[in-house]
Amino acid sequence: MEQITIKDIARLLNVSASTVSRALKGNPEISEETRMKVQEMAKRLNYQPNKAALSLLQARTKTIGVIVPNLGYSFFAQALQGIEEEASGRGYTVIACQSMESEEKEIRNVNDMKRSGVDGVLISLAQHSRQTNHLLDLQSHMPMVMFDRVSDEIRSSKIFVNNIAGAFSAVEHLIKSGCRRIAYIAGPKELLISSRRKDGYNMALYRHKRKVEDGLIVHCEFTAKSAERAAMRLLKSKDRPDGIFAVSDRVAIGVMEAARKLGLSMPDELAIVGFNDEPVASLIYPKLSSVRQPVLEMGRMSARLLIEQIESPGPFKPVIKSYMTRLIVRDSSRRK
Amino acid sequence: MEQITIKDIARLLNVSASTVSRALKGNPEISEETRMKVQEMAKRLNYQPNKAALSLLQARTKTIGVIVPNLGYSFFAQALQGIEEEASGRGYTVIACQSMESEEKEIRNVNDMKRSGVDGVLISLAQHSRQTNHLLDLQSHMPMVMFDRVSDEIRSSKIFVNNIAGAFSAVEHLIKSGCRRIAYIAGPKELLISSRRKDGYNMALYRHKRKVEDGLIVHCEFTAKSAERAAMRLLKSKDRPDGIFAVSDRVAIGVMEAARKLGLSMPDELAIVGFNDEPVASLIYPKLSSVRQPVLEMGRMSARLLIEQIESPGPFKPVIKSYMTRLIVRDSSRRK
DNA sequence: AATCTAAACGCAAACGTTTGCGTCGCATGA
DNA sequence: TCATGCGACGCAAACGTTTGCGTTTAGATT
Repeated sequence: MEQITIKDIARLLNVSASTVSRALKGNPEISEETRMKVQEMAKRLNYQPNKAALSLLQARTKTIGVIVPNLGYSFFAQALQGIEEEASGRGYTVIACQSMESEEKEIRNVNDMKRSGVDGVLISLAQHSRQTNHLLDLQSHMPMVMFDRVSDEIRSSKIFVNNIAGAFSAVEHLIKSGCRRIAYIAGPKELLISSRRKDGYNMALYRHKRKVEDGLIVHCEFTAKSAERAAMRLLKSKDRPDGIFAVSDRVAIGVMEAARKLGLSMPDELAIVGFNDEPVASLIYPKLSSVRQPVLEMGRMSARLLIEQIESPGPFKPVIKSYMTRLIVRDSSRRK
Repeated sequence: MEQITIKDIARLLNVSASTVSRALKGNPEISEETRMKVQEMAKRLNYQPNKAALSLLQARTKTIGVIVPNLGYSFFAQALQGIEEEASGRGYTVIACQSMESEEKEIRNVNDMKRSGVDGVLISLAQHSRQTNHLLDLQSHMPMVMFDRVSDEIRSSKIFVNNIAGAFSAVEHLIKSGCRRIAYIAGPKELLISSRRKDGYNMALYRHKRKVEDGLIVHCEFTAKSAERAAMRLLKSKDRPDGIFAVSDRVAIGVMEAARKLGLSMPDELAIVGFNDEPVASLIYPKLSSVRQPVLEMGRMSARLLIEQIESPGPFKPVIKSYMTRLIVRDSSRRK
């Protein structure tokens, strides 16, 4: 239960603690012979350096914090996996928490992070991100990197996909599949990804000389229930759309539910494309077409940027990195 | 960026560091007056004690580790939420990682935990848990508590639901809904929850004087694909079942896929009940009946037991706690 | 007035590690 | 022979906090 320290090794070998420390780090001031003996002994005793002592000395904990809306969205669970891989490869450990899409909890999370002594924080915003105070405050204390759900009003490194191109590919696919009226069900208005994807939606319509109608764009929360209500409004109108691009897979699932209740067949009477390509997309019926993001790689890159910012002293230049998406076509939009 | 220490407060108030420390803890040796001044100053400067120094002194980190198969299963994401709540309420922070259902990664995770200096570990096993060496090894170094996917061969505190009763209620419901032949699609053979739920399945059949057939029990992996193959075998047999109890919702979704491919209508030709009641259960079509667990509470209790074991010295007595389930009936098994 | 007591506080060590500087012995050079 | 250099190592301080023990002061007791 008690851990072995450098002093133990020193005592057993009749050398000083400093010699052991230097020998373990391969310091050239130590003779080959001593270094060997020390390293062998360290291995034999399975010596593990005490992290607390290191933290105390170097004033950093080699720990990063991650705040995501909900780990139950496998998008974020996968991102966390990528973050963890990269971080642990660089000797960092990761502490994660969920805001549960609540700004209030997000603020609590941020405070916890400040208190817990992490070296930096990776964050993806909860759906209603009006305030930015807690982020600015956090940033004044430690490096912060945003990913996926980023904010325009914060100056920091950011990682996300090319939302415009992703949305464009989805909507263009709907057009080419023969859809005449295509709606966009967006997430909360404040969220940047909502409007970016709207831009892509508009671009695709414009490129194919379709008329853009404001009524075909509706907002909702990131839940299937809220999406179902929004879709229901759209689908009950007399000029109902025959294609829907949804801001996320969860939202797309809500759309499907509405379509089912109205007895619309998919994809023939209503074609649907989602975003994220979560595993659930291929588990539901009909299987959902979706825009896939390279989420593992994005997680890795977020962690890399954060750690680099932590380890490079002085002023930093924010890095903005956007990834390409890939459209996965499945039954929900595949017309014969 | 630099943190304020006890020494800063001491200097500003012309007292010693020890006085500040004692004043902050409410030590009676300090006069009312000094205590007030110190506490005010601490608040004014937003003093936060240095965790590393505390860890170094007390030889513990106030951090617990959590290892789960996959945070994308919202069951585990929710459990983590409960764990976090309880832990942070007791002044602990949580570091989480995913084994991705791989025993190899689980072993790596365990080693990471040993190295990272957590005070204890909460673990839910990956699906193939043949080995127990890494668990025994971990246990010899620090307290460990298992939850949900536990092992019979390990002596530790354990948290899970009453799997037998949960399965019983699901199968009895299928019987009462008019199912004549009810199959059980289990998870991996080695997993305890697989066989516990089988016991409940058998009990329900026995109680209602149904004949138990070995052929009606099949095993598969925790993926929809694997479950689909298993279900396909069952449903293609000439004496196909008209009710299926699945060991998890993911598996149940695989069953649905097979049923759809064979053109079986649900719930009339095939009624299905899953386990866990993940959000996805009500997102799919038809909506899946499922056995719900009090997962938040289970997470909280796991953390509580672990922390109590960490903080109580000397030999410990393992606590085994099992929770009751609740059957949620939805379209996949509701016959008119 | 000398002694005692208790309240209120300071000193210093300790936790494990790193690192600048000092020291020792030995060989090299003149 | 004596200074010089250098390789190889030890000493001690520092990081922030807690805590046993010692010290100071003032008042009370004799």
